[in-house]
Amino acid sequence: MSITREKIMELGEDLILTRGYNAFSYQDISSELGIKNAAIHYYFPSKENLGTSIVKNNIQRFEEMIENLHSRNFDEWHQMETFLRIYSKSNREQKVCILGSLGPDFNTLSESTKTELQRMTDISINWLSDLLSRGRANGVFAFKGDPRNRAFLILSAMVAGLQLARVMDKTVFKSIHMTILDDLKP
Amino acid sequence: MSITREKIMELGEDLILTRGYNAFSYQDISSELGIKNAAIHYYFPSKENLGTSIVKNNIQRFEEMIENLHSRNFDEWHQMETFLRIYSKSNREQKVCILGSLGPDFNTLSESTKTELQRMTDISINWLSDLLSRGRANGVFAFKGDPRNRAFLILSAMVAGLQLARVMDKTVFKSIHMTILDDLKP
DNA sequence: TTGATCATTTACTTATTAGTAAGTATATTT
DNA sequence: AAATATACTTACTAATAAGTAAATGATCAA
Repeated sequence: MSITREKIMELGEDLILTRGYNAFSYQDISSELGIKNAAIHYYFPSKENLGTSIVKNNIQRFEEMIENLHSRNFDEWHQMETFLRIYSKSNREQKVCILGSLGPDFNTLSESTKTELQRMTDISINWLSDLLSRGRANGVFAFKGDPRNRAFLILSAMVAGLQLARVMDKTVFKSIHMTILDDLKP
Repeated sequence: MSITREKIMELGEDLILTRGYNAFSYQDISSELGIKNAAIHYYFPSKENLGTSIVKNNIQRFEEMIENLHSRNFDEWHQMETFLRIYSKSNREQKVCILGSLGPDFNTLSESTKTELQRMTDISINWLSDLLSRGRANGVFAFKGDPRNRAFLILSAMVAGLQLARVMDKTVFKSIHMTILDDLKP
């Protein structure tokens, strides 16, 4: 793996999460990394290519995390806290999440980026639904209704919590985080 | 009031809600309306000017709605449903809301647009908090914790519900909508 | 009727964008 | 040692962006 390639992806993701997909350019990356524009095109022929790679990378990281959680067999409450911690970290860094950044720009994305973003969302919702289902069966969580509907609500709260925190202030996210966990307490 | 000015604002808002602030240009508006680029600059000297005007217009419409609800003194449950209906309408039109569109782009907005978006959010949260507070006092709503924290959660659910619906499908929003109301039932 | 104000077009500028083709230096392989 | 692949740079293109100055036509008031 090329270190330059990795730096491009890292900075590209950072720009997506802080300024948005349509507000960053290859220039932003090349000037920051002290390389030329064409060097980025060498690794990522087009911007949609870079976008898709970044989303794929997010999926991989998420899958590694759930794999890790599974192998250590933590209880459901701990797993939920670990999941929410991803968003807490983003909040500390004043970032939104990849879904919250690319979701509003969805209609401007390439087909491949759209597809990967949908995959990322599906995977998150499916994992969360399963966790909620198991957790309620084990008496760790208490909530009304279908686990999948609850997963939609929790994911939405995290996604927009980060956005709201950016517009208002960071404590807004903390309040949402706390409320979500309180609501799940038996 | 100029009809052209109104059409520009309407289409500008539409573009923000479907494609995002940084993905639309004056060209998009002028070609659609059959006018020249410079005609838009006549009414809105800069794009940030147009953006700010659109957010101000959203605030005005929201304030008219709550004024209307107040004068007709509906009960809290009805008022909550009316509030959520704004988002249901956006969902039918495959749009996100103004906060959900401009929130992720916040760092790229002008100071005046940022300020108006913050005002819009404050007004929404304050109104929702009051509604929740009164509703619980009257036995119309039941929920744990501080009404303001609940307001953050509900607003977040709506904002990201629209985004999630765009990425996955429209029914996701409906599910979130239903869950929010179910959770508020005494 | 003249003059002014309003609404718009014409014609442009400057900056930035994604993207490309061809060249170069450095390793690596044969 | 020669050929090849890798990792870039140089130098460009074509398109699009926001924005502006000056001209034009229409409406309206004095």
